Amino acid sequence: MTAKTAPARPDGGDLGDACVAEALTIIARHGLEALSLRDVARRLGVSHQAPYKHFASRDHLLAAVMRRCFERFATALRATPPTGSPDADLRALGRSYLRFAAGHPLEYRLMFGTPWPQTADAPDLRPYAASAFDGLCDTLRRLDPTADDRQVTLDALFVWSTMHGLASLLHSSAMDCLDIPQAVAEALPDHAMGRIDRALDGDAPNGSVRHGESGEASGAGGDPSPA
Amino acid sequence: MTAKTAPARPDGGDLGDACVAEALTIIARHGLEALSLRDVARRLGVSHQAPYKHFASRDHLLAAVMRRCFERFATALRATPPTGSPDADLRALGRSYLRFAAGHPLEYRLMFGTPWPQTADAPDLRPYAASAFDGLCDTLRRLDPTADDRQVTLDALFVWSTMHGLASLLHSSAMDCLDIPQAVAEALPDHAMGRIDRALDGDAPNGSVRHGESGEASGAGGDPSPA
DNA sequence: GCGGCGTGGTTGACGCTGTCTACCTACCCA
DNA sequence: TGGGTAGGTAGACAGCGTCAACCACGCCGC
Repeated sequence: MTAKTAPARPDGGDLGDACVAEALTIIARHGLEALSLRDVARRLGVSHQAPYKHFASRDHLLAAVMRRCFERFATALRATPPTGSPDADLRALGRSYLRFAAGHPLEYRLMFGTPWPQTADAPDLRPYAASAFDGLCDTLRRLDPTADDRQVTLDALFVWSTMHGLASLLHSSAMDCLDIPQAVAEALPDHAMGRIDRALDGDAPNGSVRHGESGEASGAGGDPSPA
Repeated sequence: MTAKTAPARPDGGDLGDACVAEALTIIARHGLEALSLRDVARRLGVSHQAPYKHFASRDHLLAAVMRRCFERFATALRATPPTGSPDADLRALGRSYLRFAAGHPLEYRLMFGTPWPQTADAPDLRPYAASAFDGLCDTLRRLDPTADDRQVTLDALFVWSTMHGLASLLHSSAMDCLDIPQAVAEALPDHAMGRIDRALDGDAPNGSVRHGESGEASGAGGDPSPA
């Protein structure tokens, strides 16, 4: 009965897990700045030092929270299975991405907007980030099977940049003071995805030959996938 | 002798200004989290309460720091005067934007990555944000004089999103754990700006009719093609 | 049976923080 | 001459993360 991992709290749960859940709730509701270990302990009805039996420091708790955020994020991105059309898939991926960011703005900021604590050791979090990125690369590869790895990586980063920019700008303070009409803000995601579509369209538009941007680097295979 | 505004500190400066400068130094070097009013006071050799004569709270100091950051940012963006070619101007603007973000990552994060304190009252900061955004809109208008306001705004937000995404992703922790070859990362800004160029290219590429992105908004012109 | 020990909890302390309050001092102006 | 105010000081308070010591229980080898 999970003797080792569930060390018999009166409420039947593991205090470590409870801390992560409580911290996630606080962050999602009031932001990272409002997170305090003592508050977590207080809410869980334990002493202010109890969480330290499960997390060496505040940052270690934060790392665990981030892991859970990434899990949820990965799940959200995987929610839309690939169809036949890579074009439609790319749009669906973008929509899932933005929907998550809009629905969980503070968690999104935690994952991509704040510097990770030292203790959020990358090897632990990498699979999540890599899996999401690989999914994007795969879609792009289906969109243009002739593209090489470097090209795909660059385009994936371009698409990701735009999505990330949308996700963070749309909820940023800087945006608020710009008086963008709400109708325009709401139309922005679709507009941007349309622009991305056009930017990625393999065939150079007639009359304007693309100066092969990045034609210089011949060798560097930019495959980010982890084995 | 500026009797009113420079209230005669022994070192000849205004403690308020000195606080802002010192806070900016701390933030630029160690990040927002490392900023403490007491530390600022200590470094300036005054009591821990002296800054409170000039800033009602830590957030008020932060607001003043942000104002200075925005001034510098606006200056950096204005550094490249418009040439004859809107295409070249757009690239120059993008390069200035990314250069500032790369050179001042923590200040950039302060402006666009963290929620503004309540006290950073938008009316104060708006001119800076608005001026930068208007500059982008003007360039886009020159790029396609036939576009209407809505179209220009949407495209400006699209371009800004991509720039902001690049600026923040390139220095994010998530990026670090993705093992992108450095050569690819360095090529990314130019690649992305090339993609933006293509996305904004007025003429729809032959053979692939754009499905009017944002077709739901019937009245407003979601069609990027010239009238 | 029993001592040692690791696990998970407790309390207390330390120094740090932002902020409130009170006090002091110089200067300006009536 | 005297009051008001701007600007700087010191002391206190609660909250924070963290270190240290202590305690209770369950498991293991003897």
